[in-house]
Amino acid sequence: MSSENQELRAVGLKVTLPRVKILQILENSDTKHLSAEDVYKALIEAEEDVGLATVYRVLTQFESAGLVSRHHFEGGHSVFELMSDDHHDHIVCDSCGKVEEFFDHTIEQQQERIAQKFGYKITDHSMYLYGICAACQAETK
Amino acid sequence: MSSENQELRAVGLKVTLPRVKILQILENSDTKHLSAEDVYKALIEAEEDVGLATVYRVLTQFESAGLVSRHHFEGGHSVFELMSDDHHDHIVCDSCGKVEEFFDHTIEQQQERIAQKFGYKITDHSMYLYGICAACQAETK
DNA sequence: TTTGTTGTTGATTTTAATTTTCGATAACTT
DNA sequence: AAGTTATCGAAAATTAAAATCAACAACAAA
Repeated sequence: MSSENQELRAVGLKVTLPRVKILQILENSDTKHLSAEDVYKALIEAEEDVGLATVYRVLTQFESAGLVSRHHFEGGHSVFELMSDDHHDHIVCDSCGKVEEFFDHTIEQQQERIAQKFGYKITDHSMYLYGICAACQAETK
Repeated sequence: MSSENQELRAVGLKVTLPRVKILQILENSDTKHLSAEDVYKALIEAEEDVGLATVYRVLTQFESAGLVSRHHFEGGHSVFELMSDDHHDHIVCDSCGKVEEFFDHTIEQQQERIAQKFGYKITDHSMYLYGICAACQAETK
């Protein structure tokens, strides 16, 4: 039995072809952040006959199940990323759209302190740095 | 001449009734973050006959002009906030939706360091902490 | 202050992302 | 294998936001 099957069962989702395929796409993609459209295109390419509505449905189910997390980058629409236990933040290139990830202990600690100061019990946080990456800086020279 | 008029001229926007009214609404609102719909509702209440399309247009113009900044809180759609020269980040209550602001020097510094490490030239950043505020924590007890 | 030019407006249409609906179908149970 | 129930795909519906366009208002010049 494939590992995808187990993962789906583990979170209480029935094992269906669309769900398995979408999970595989997320796992095998080299870009970590995929929009619903991206996933749909990947399905088309793989000659899998899965409707766009199903993609949206399944991604939302995956989110509720804690398999993926949904991000709203600047500009609005959702991108999805496989959940992993290693938390990280994002740095995005305004020019080419590249997204890199980082983890910074100092920042994490500081966030905790701030939350305490305000009396909040933190459930989540997001941090995005926007800028021009080295490659794009070189280009415009 | 009203201060709104001056502000508009200062950023090179022609002084018109919709723009003045919308600016006033942003300035006088007790919630700092307003969606286009929020602004529109406020206009209706003030019996100002301004179309929704104009609200979107004006808010976008205000953004380009640097009068307001646009945020994409979790859940998608845009909210606008009057620009002020004091930069700050946000802490949002998942339960009641309250938004508070903070500025933390350590975090700002650290972001700069991270950007350097990745070779990015930072243009902007956003940071959101999500959690349950003190009041809401008390309620569920 | 009238007039002319140009930018702005409101109503409506359009777009794009996402969600819902619903009959057909596939997954798990017995 | 058969029944129950969730899931699916296609298409329609919804939503936020942007674009269109003729009527109109702001500012400048006469």
